[in-house]
Amino acid sequence: MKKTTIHEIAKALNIDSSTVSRALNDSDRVKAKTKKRVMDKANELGYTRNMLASNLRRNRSNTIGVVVPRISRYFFSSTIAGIEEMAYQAGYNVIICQSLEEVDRERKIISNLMANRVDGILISVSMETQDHSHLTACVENGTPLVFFDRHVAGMKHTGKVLIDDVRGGFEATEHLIQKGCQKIVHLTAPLDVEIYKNRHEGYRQALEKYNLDYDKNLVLVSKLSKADGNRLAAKILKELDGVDGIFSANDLAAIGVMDYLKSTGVKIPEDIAIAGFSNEPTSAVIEPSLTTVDQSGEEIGRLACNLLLDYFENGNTLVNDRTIMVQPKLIVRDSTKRK
Amino acid sequence: MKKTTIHEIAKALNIDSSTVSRALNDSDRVKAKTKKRVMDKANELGYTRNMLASNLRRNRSNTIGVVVPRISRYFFSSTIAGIEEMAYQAGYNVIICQSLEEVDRERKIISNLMANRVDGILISVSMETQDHSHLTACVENGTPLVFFDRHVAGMKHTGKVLIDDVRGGFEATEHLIQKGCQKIVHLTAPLDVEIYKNRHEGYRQALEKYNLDYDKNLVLVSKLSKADGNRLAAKILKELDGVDGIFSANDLAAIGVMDYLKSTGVKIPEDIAIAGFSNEPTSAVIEPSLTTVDQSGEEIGRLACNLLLDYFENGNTLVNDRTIMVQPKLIVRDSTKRK
DNA sequence: AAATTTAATACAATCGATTGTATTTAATAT
DNA sequence: ATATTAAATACAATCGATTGTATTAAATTT
Repeated sequence: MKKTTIHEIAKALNIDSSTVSRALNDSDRVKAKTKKRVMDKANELGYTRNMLASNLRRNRSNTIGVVVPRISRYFFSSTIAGIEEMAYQAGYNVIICQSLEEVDRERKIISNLMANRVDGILISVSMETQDHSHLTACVENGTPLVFFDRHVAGMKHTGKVLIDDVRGGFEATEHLIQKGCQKIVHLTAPLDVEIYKNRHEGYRQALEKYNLDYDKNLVLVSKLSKADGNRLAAKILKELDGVDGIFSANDLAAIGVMDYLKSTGVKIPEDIAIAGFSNEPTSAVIEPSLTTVDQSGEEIGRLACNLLLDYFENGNTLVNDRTIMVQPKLIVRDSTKRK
Repeated sequence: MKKTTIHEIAKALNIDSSTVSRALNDSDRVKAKTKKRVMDKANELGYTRNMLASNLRRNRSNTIGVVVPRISRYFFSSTIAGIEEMAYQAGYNVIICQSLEEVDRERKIISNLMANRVDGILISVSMETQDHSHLTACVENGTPLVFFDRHVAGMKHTGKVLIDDVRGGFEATEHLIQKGCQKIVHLTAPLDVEIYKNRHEGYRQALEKYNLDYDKNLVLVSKLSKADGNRLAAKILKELDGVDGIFSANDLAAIGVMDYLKSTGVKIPEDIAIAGFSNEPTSAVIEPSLTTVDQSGEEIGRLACNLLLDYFENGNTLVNDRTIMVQPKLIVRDSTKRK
């Protein structure tokens, strides 16, 4: 299907295509009357600007690339919603990609986004990501990069929108302690992922503040899936004695734990109190409802996107490694409600 | 930041850029040795193909546009995940847009996607969408269109991936009847939206089959938000007498209803049994867990994307108005578990 | 009315890759 | 060794819009 071009409009009006282009872009080098003639003819012929051509010429794509581990995870889908919202307002398109937690895929995605000359990339890195060469290559190539949530520590010339995970971990743990817990298990993912490292650090600091021993046997590492939660709950009951609190680095695993504990008759929160992290929609609804740390995905998405848009306009913020720290909020619910 | 082009590779090797282009595309018009030299030089110079230029020349964008009402709704985010998965495998990018249920926005989005010359569009239309001119324009313009879930009935030359909503509505209602419900309220959204019309039709057919009267006072129309569920539950208790079953056209409203009923001491399912539609993750977790109709988002996304990809390859399926009907599955849970 | 300034438009190159045709080089047949 | 065919590469136009410079037309000044 052949689409109308500015050249056809030009020919129809017997003027030059450069004038048509300027008319359509509302340049003041074209007089009002001509603009109107061009607009009318454009409508008549059903013209829509070919952005591929426009972008090529202007050497920008008007597009932002977004990379998340998994689109369907609530936190990420709400982040995306926030990003899209901001980008839309600013006239940008958003290409969404999911790494599915695989670095190889992440690598390919980045190179694809670069080939498509996206104006910038927003990324929450995969759990597997240890080698960051694809990301540094990106920056060296001049594509601005903004991390949100899962980031790479110490990477220069990038923006970051992070949740204060240390604080979140601290507050959740402190809350458990204040509710009387003395032996608190921490469920986490590999500690070389920044966010988990930090939540763990918050956990440690809280124990320290209240003079509780840090016992590394109480720190259980997994992928934090619901099944992991199930499995680890069984392990806790069988192998660890006297555990009275669990702080899980995400809600999913916490819910897995709760399911298992409920099925075995353990009382929550009386026997074991539980706190999660993320505030998944499910957590408000499960019984007992789950105490958790809220991190507003939409807000983080908006902030990350704004950081990038700001860079497009002013151009000097990212090179200063701007980091925006979002304060998480402890949501106290029934899973820790002891008097 | 200046990026390497094929011309620079060509100059460095003292050959023509057309040969470089062919070498990079593995054309058999270039001999193996030359290909190797080109590849090596490309790596050396850090070349990445400019897809903007390539796409312009080849008059395609390698991109699929996706329009959903709201990204963060679980059903849609899982659809997107399915779409992205398929598109990625086939080497396509996915531009995601959310209409936020506003037609105006939907209209702008479509025109933007066309300007970006996406190769095809996958859309689940907004609730507001009554005037379809922007969609027909799209088709007339030669951009293939595939609807999923929320579609426009009778639109020619488009593909459709639909859930058999009539059947889903029927099964949910029949199940309530078999559980002894005699006076069943149906919560729905405006009936000019196809999916709601069809779920309602299933409801009606089930009543008919079991010789129950269809009473239009029992059909409550709203936007099906959680708040709507709350409000309508109050209304049901106050204004309608003897209601013993509720079939809600989505889970969200059903959950709103449950919250309200639980707070007023109404027993679920003993006093009122409840069935929803969509199988949101929350529904498995709420207490009592919610009986609902499952529609696998990922599956629908994959099917819709495949329909489009198939059209790209074979080119003659959409004009036959291919419709793929996905069978929903009733998930029986505690909210209807009477003996 | 001629000279100068300004407004409006036309010309032509360009963005980076692709592709049909032409040319050169190498391989095979006579 | 020459003619014929095939392989490899070069040339040049093109995709559709943008933009710096040149030109023409109109407006203003002297």
